[in-house]
Amino acid sequence: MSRIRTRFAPSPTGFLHIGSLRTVLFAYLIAKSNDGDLILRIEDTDQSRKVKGAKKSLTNILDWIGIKFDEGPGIIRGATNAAHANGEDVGDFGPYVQTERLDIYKKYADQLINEGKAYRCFCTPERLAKMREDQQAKKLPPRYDRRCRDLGQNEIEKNLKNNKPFVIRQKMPKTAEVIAHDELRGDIKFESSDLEDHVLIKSSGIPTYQFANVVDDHTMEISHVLRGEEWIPSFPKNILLYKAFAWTPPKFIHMPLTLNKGGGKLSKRQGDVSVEDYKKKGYLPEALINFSALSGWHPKGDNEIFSLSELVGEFKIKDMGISPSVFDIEKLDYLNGYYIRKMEIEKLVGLCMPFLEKNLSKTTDNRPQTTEYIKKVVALEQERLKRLDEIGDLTEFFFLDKLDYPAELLVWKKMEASEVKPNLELIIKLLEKIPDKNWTDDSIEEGIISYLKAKDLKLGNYLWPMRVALTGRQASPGPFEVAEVLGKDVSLKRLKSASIK
RNA sequence: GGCGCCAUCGUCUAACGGUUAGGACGUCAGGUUUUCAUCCUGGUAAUCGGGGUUCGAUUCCCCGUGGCGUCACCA
Repeated sequence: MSRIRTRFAPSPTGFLHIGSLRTVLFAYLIAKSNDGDLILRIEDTDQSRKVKGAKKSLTNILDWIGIKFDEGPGIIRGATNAAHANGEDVGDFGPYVQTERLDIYKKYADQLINEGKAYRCFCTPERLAKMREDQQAKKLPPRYDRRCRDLGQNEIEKNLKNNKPFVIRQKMPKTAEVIAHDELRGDIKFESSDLEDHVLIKSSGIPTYQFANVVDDHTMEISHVLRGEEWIPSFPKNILLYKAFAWTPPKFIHMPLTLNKGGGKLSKRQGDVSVEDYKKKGYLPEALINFSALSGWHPKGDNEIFSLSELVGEFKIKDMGISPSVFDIEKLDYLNGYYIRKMEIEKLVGLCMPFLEKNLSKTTDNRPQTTEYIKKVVALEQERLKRLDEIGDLTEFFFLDKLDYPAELLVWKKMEASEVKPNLELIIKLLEKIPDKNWTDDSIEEGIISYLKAKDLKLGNYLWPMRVALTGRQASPGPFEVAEVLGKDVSLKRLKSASIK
């Protein structure tokens, strides 16, 4: 069996679409589960969509995700991906940027012209536009009328001499059944009469996606082409091109689309579609990868938690699905929370720091600025975090000089408002008895609970007001652990100011 | 509209043609000596419709319906 080589071929639009993430992931998994290679190729044939710095931001985000390429362009200077760190192409099949391969496309296009399988078309865009309009008015499918398909040699020479701009179009068979084979979906049949003599090379000399893609995949010896199902309509054109060149096509896998909640295509305007957006919100690469894998692939057993390397071991093409799936943000949140809970506290603190900045400016006290304090704070909220960006609001009360909350919040369930004051005073008394050096979660709990139990008092009547006085919140970590982190002085201060109200 | 892809709980999905149609997320209920969260237990909920083929269809075939994609010198 020849070597498995897959590729990821994005256009440099400046961000990585969440749907594309799944495509790279699967390309990576197919390659790596077969000891093969993953190639990065930049498809920048659309000049109008080109975004400056796009290639770099693309590689950066892929690095962050943890997907490494075996081959690709060297524009990635500065990226942490070691293979590209020196800024040179990696691999023997370069260049890996399409606009740097123009002479290659020209050579192959000329070959098709010489063999009578493609032709120059001198029709102006205006004529084409008008033709389409007329066809649509007559309710006919808009299709190039092949006016230049059989131009005489003389006329061609004349046009060329006059420097008339032209595109190169492929000659489609007039009538033939085209069978395109998808690894997951089986044979898909098309009628060549439904196909247009599509453009291979634009008048600018730049190839279309359809042409560049086929030439590149073949010359780069790609074994498996992974792409979205939106490409199925042009699948027969690709196959016909491989036929025209007498090349063996690679294996094709069309991935099902990812839809939004409403069932439509995931698009930029209706929310977050770029991986960068998810990163900003505090989603972890582990969660994004696990989630993406689960959409379109299913493991053998019941376990659904997989790291990237576990996926490599587990992945099989035949376990991929073909029906479109709705992007379920709640499951992503669950997975993200899961990975946050499993994370080492030191690492979590590091990731949370950017989201904590605004809290640090809310205190005049220096103590809460220490890494030791921040670590304790984050640890208390770890099990509550679904996204990193929630850490700011969740922990705000740890940094405030003065809490601001409605006094009624101190009253628990059906306890009388008048009980709050004496109950808090009792708590204060108990806390004051605890020596500074014993100010820990456990001994605070011991000191309070044992007393309350001995007197047969209702825990909630004391612990709720205590917790609210310390946090000012309806929901928070427990009162003892909060008290420990806050420290004796701050805790007592908060309890006293609450009891005064 | 032409062409094409797809169709199992609300969502992601599993099920050699034979299962009480399984799991996960969500949701609901209970428990985990105070809230929230975590964790545990339990419940809820699905094979689009109609024809075939078969002793037997979620599964195979056809038709319908629905959803989606695509019809450029964009990818």
